[in-house]
Amino acid sequence: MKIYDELVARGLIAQVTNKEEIETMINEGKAIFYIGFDPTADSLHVGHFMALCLMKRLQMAGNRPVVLIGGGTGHIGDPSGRSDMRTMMTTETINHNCECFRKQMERFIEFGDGKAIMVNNADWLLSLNYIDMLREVGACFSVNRMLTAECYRQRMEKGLSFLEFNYMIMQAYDFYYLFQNYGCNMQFGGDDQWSNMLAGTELIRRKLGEDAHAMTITLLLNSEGKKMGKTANGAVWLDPNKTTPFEFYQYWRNVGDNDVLKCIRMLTFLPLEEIDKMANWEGSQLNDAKDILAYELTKLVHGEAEAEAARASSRALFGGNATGDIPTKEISASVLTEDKADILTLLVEAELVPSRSEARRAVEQGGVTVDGEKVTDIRAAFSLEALKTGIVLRRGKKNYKKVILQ
RNA sequence: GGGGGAAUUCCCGAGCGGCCAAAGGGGGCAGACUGUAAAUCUGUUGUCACUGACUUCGGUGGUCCGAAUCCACCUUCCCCCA
Repeated sequence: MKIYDELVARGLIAQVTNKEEIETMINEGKAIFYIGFDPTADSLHVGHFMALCLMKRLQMAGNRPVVLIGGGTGHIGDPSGRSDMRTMMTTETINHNCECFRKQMERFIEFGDGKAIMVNNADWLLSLNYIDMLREVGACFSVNRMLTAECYRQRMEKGLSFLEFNYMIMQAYDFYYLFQNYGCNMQFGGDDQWSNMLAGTELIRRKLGEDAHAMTITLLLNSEGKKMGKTANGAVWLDPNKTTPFEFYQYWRNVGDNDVLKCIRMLTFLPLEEIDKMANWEGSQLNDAKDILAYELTKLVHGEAEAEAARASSRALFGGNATGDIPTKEISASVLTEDKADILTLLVEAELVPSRSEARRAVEQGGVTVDGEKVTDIRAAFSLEALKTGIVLRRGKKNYKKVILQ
């Protein structure tokens, strides 16, 4: 199966500027394509992961990826898909984030001679001269046209600053620059980037009279139409210090029934035939599919060893015997009073709850167990000896922590 | 530049000078039911030394026995006119 057909079969392609040309180009490995990443945080998250996977797939098919880090555009902030303005980041933060991105990406994509290239648009955007810029590219843009773009329309009610309004022009300029300096003939990006990407192909056509292409990746939405990869606490990060491999695994293990197959198709590298076999699974059998999804993704992001560990912990915990390799928290003797530690203190120390009030509620509502025994008395306390060997605290069904005295 | 309006807890949003830790909804958390899913139902959702106390309603000062509520100034945002 050719790469283009595979991308279609996996449901990854949302929109393309020219199907025939793009199809031949990437099938023959002739594309030099770029995807931009704005350094909005100090770690990549699941949304970026999809783009990285796509890069990898295309690289395997012989195409050349250009990773564009938005050290310049990060100073502006993309208004696409936002209902309010992003907080402006300092140059130091941006540089720090760029560095973090670079390190994480090196795990997924092969860089080097004849392989992927990494560039930072700070290198050309920051030195632009305002007047020159306006005359060179500003003249090519119609404000009337820009305002009709979907990414701006949703901001018409809440307000759109001139700063953000320029984001599209900067992104278009990036494409124009890469086209000329790296022979980059295609841009990929999330579907919310469509108008920004078209602005780029349009600019290249106007300035150089040549064709460049754009293709967007389907946004990963769950069956309720919400972006996946978000939890109540924020994004699901690829950095193990921000989202542990176990949490990462659990996120995918818990996706909705209706989303499992889609996720496996879009995010994993499992052969399509194998995935098609799962297509008619239903009911509790889907749990197996979720297990596969969680394992495969954890392996891709954190490596096989971490994936095995996360799977083992998960199975041990939800299989009933909470003896496996679970997150452990060491506590110091200073939290003890009279050689005992009460349950509320332990819950807070174990970071299973953010405050003593929450700990109290959790206990009162019957949501806390210690070593498998339900605790309902908020004054329950545990002895020094028990704590030295370690006890397993559980809040709710899915939050475990082993607490052990140093 | 002129005129008008707004700022409330994680979010949206109600809130007569005392009965306001502040309605309602969303989200979160916990329980029941389950398949570590969804849907549903129940409870809960500022903090703490928890039948009590303390800190919250953009900021600072003021009026008052008493202020989320009234006054002054400041900050930010929105709308209309230019």
